[in-house]
Amino acid sequence: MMTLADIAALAEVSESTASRALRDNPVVNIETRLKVQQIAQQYQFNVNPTARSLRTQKSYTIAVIILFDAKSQQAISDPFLLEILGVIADELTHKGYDMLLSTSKTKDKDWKTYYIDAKRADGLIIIGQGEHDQRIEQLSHSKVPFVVWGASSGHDSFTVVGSQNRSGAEAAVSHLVAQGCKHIAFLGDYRHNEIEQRYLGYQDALQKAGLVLDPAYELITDFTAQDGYVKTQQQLFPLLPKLDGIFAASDAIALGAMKALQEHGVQVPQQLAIAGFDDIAMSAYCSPALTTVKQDTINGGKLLVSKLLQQMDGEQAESELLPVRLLTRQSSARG
Amino acid sequence: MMTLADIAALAEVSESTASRALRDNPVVNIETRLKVQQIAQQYQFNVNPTARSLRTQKSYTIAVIILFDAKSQQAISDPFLLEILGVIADELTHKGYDMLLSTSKTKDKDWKTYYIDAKRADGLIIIGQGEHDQRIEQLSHSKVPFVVWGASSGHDSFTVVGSQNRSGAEAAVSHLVAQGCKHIAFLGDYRHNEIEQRYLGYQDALQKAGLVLDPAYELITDFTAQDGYVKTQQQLFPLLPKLDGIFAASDAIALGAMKALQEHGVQVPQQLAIAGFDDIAMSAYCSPALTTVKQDTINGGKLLVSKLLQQMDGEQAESELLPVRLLTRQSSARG
DNA sequence: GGAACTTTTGCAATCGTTTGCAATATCATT
DNA sequence: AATGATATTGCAAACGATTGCAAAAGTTCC
Repeated sequence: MMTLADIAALAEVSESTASRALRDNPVVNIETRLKVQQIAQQYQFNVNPTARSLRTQKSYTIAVIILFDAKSQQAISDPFLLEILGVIADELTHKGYDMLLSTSKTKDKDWKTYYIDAKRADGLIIIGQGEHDQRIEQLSHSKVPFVVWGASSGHDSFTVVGSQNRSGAEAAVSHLVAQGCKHIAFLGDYRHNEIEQRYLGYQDALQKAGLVLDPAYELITDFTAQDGYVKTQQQLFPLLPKLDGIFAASDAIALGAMKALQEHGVQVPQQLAIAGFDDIAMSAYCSPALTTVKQDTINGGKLLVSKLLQQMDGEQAESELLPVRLLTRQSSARG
Repeated sequence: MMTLADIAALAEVSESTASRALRDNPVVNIETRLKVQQIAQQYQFNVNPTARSLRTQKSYTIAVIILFDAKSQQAISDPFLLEILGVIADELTHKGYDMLLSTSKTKDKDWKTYYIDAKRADGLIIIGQGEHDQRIEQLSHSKVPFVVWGASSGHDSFTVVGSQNRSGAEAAVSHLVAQGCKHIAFLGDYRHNEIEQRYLGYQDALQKAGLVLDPAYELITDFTAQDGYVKTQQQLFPLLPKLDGIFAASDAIALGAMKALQEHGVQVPQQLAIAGFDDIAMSAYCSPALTTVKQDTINGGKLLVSKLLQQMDGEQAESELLPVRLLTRQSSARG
């Protein structure tokens, strides 16, 4: 392995000059600069990032922390997460940063100590805000650069990027109403930040339509198809005579519910219309295809990265919620 | 931030002794050791990993590289990948390693140079072998510690961990045969290592059953539900009078195919039975539920990590293929 | 030709550890 | 009390870069 000293020797300059030349520091003579760069190229030399980190106190690495749902421990299995993770990875690579991935179980290292103080990372991206996490709140009191994917409270003490969950949900439910649904159930766990917003959007739509909000129609449901299936059987079947619509907080839940209904002989969408949220890959390929709300993962990932880098440059970064898109498919097509 | 020097001063020993004490080196007096450790604890001191890396030339980091399918660029969206990624993350954390994640587009940095030579990582885990990748072959000629998830050729020049794709596929197809299917199509792209094995298993089963192998029944299909849908419409519909079974190389493909068939009025499983591969989350919750083959992601992830660490300890690590499990559900339940 | 700048360069310190080797302390033996 | 082991410690040199500051070289101007 070559070191900077070797390159310097070959170029017949000091290490300092070689170092500056490689960083294209204009203080060194242009010819010298080119010569050093040429030699570095020729010998395929790259500066040792560890040594560089030690000296500059920067790691050129970002830690991405995926929060697990406390009990169910799923989360990384959520296809939506994967998409955005891929985008983030690309963006970071593109900006010259490495990405350290951590799937955080509940009890866990102290992020600031482990990543920032130890110089393992220069900033943090946290995904899956879940139930209000006091670790995030705590981070915001330090000067650690970090961004969170999730729901914005409107006056967060930190930078949040997420989807317009509330208006997206409202659009979906209004669509169900427009299809003639009058008794629409909500499936999801509103103790989860983002789901809470979807729940509020659900209420918004019902209110605008002048429909009653019946607590019996609100089922706390985990993120899984399995729970959508079970809760539907247990708590929705009795309501079936009147029930004519379901808005599920995620596609997985919606598909689980749909399965239960179909087994029970309910016609979807004729007898009951369904809409979900996320547009997972399968949504278009189940029968009937699922009406859903699609999040903008691409811009989401890009924004997370750019806002984080902004913070690392000492600037302020505002929270931002991205528009979503309602995809109407057969599961809600009545009449 | 405290440094080792501070701790040493507090404990009234030299830095060398403090360093050894923290690493529990028996050469230092037990009392001194405890004293230093106690002080370090008290002040929440952690050694700076960058400095340590620089000195020891080890990073305590493993790079996980996810290979993208050249054209379709999906891969990280594959739910199966996410599962195993989660397991790997946990295992590495547990062993005290950090995980650098890279989603590799085709043209890309040279892994050895970027990760190993630059000391960004001590070893590599490569997922998604895909079409035969000469970069992997090339790696095996260096002394870089690495493991690959995928298909074993039986005499690889590197360590592979994967599923028993061939026998798994054979089991699935034999099951279809046992259900009375006589004309079974294969959907998948056998230019992909693992799929090739599934394809061979498909052939094994047909041969054992004394059925003919008809090339017209073999459809090169991408990994997506979409392509399963399209290829089925285009190329399977004409064969429908005789066709009575489909083995898809992935659940996504199977679900796409099933959708096309249902729209076309084909009864599944009565008229045509379907089996897939992977057991993605949706497979149990579509209608009819999909018969499939489940891979052992947990042991897969654990093995990848342990075999990699073995190599890093200078030992040899054999390739290993894990047993899979056939899950029979309604999509193949005939009579 | 020398003063006063402006460019370019290199010296040497620094980032925070680890570790080979030598030095010192401790202890048993004769 | 001197000798030889053995158990503990610390010195100082790495590891491979970056950077403040001063020195050297090159210009300009009178």
